[in-house]
Amino acid sequence: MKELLSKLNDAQREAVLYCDGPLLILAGAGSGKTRVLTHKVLYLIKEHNIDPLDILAVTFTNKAASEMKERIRALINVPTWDLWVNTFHAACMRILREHYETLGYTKNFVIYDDSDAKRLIKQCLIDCDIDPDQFKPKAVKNAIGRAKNNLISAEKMQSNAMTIFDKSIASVYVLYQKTMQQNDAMDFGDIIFNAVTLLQNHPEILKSYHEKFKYILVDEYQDTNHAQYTLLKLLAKKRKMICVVGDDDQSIYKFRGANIKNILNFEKDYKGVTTIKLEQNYRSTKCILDAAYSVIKHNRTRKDKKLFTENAHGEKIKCHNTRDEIEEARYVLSEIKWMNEGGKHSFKDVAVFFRTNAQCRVFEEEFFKGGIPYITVGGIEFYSRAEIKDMIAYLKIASGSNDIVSIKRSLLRPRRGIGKVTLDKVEKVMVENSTDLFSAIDIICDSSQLGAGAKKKLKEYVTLVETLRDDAKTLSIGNLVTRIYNASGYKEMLEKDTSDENIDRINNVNEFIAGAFQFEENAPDGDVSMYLDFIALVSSADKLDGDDNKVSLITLHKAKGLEYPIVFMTGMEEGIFPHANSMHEKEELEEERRLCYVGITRAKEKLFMTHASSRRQYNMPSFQRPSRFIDDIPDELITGKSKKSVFATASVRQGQRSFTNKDRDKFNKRSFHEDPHGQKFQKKVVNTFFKESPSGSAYKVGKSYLHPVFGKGKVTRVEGSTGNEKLTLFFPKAGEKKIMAKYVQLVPC
DNA sequence: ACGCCAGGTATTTTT
DNA sequence: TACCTGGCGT
Repeated sequence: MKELLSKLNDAQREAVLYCDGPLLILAGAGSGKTRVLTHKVLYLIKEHNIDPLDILAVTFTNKAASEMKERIRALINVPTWDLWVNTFHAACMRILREHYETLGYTKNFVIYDDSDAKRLIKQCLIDCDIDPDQFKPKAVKNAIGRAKNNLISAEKMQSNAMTIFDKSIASVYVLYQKTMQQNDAMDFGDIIFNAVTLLQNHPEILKSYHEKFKYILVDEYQDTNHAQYTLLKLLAKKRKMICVVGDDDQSIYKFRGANIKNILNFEKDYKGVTTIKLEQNYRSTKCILDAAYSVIKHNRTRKDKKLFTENAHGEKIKCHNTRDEIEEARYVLSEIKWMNEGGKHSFKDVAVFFRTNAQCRVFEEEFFKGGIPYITVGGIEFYSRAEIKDMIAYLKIASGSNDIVSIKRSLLRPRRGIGKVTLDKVEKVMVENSTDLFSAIDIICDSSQLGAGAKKKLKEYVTLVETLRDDAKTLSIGNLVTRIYNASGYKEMLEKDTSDENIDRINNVNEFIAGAFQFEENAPDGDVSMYLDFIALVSSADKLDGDDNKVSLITLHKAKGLEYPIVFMTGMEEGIFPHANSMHEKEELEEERRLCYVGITRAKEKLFMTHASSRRQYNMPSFQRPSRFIDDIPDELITGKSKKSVFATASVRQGQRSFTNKDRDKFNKRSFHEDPHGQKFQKKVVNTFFKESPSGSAYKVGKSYLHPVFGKGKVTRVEGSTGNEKLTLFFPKAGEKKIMAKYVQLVPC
């Protein structure tokens, strides 16, 4: 322990050692905050004899949580699965799983993701006689989410509503909650809301957690919303053993309800707070740090502070203007290639940041063509693919849930001769008898409302569910998913048609199955509910795999907490960054500026900023001006700042695209989706593939290749476009096989 | 019952 | 450029 402490600077050490009351650590970017947190955990365990399981540590992202767990495990060997080191949502889920019955839920309650929630809200809008075209489901969902973040219940909202608008929203909110409760379901907002409600209304339960949690640590405190703030206040009320870490300059989640006042007022909220500032930056060059300060200093609502570093001044920031977004991507690509070929940096050292997910596309296209391996973080998520959502729906039902969204999904796919008409009838019976769907099926099958054919089909479905529920009691999770895939007819459905899209789907399901088996391994005592929670709460943006040598393409929001030697901040244009929707209100602009600060401070050695003069937006070219954030950086810290932007001549380059976006999509779906444990699926996708495109197919009839499973084989047929080849090979050992070249690493021999 | 196609529309950031 | 929806044809 002593040696460990000696490696910290004075402020860091003080932060680790102080354990006598509430502690606020103001930790600037790159000041070794995670290090302090993990050492503090270790210190509590070693020197204060606290059981590791009695420490609650909450973070915002799974990435941060798993990193912390990993670091704790490196210091002391404890099984990380049981540790209360979690995101807010996961920690609350754990509490709720221990007390579901108190809230009127059953042990089978499920989590709705955003799209489930949106779908249900749309239904509620219709049921409330509100036109979903006037009140957009998404907007209503946001309003409800906001209410939950502020701990406003549906009833409270209804009684507070003054305007017709508010009343409409409130009535939808009431119906939505009622339906959610009926379906035994919670959305993201409910998880926190219900945990707080539970602790507020049940002092004896709160007391049990007071006794349990000897110390509470909170990361990214500046991003807490009111509900999370209240949760912490409740849990810390008795012992006041709470340590929060944050940086007001890095608060970027106001849109999600984060309240920067939580950190600014921490000293008022808790008596006798000790505040420690970590101001030495160990990450970035002096130049980068100064540039970050030159941007952030324009904000009015912040505690003034300036980080310092002992690092070298480093190279100036390189600013570059291009004609359009395609040139921008090509510029980034050429810089990366140049650095890589010089042997100075590997691909994984590099990150490309952008403000919106939509900007990612062009980079993917150009990187794909240019043969630079990349990973995208975010964008279309693995778990939101239809086939995966279908499998999850089956899994929810098998686990015992009567969630109607899942039942409908599984009832309709694969096609089993039951359609909208039959389903409507069943649902009507369900409402009339106020019962669940399975009982409704029983009732309707005893009546004369349906033809014999439809009845038979429904009964078959019920039998399927019963079988799967029995299986769920005996099979392991991986085996259960496999059983579902086979027994539901889903596999048959997918294998019937061999279109490229379907091959993708088959692959995705196989990845999902592999993930389930892996979960089994990681969490030996986990059950199906835990696995479902895990899927719902662990977004794919977990962990960037360090040993994958790929460039990261990532939004600025997701980049928070990460660091890279080389960073490209792209789309530095007015309207993009700062975003057009956030340019006019002062508060929102300040948040954009903080986002910029976050972006700059991710860079360790070298920072690039690019902006295009013209950019296609909504399929229309629009002329762009460089971002005001570039102007904030003084000339001595940046080169290439253009006085005038280079406007594009309207030459069109569409014809040059050698592959369509559809190809790109397919490629991506297959290649770069992570499994639930942070590793990338499909490691098989190899660089040899990149090198071949786009100049003609590498696969020729008559050539021999080594297949990882089938051994040596000879190509008898090549179909499909370059990079998308469908090969027919003859293997002496395995016979003739059709193979999508990109799935498998084929070694010429 | 169910698949397909055309046409309209939406695009910030996420647990 | 995407997705979604609603209408139509099988």
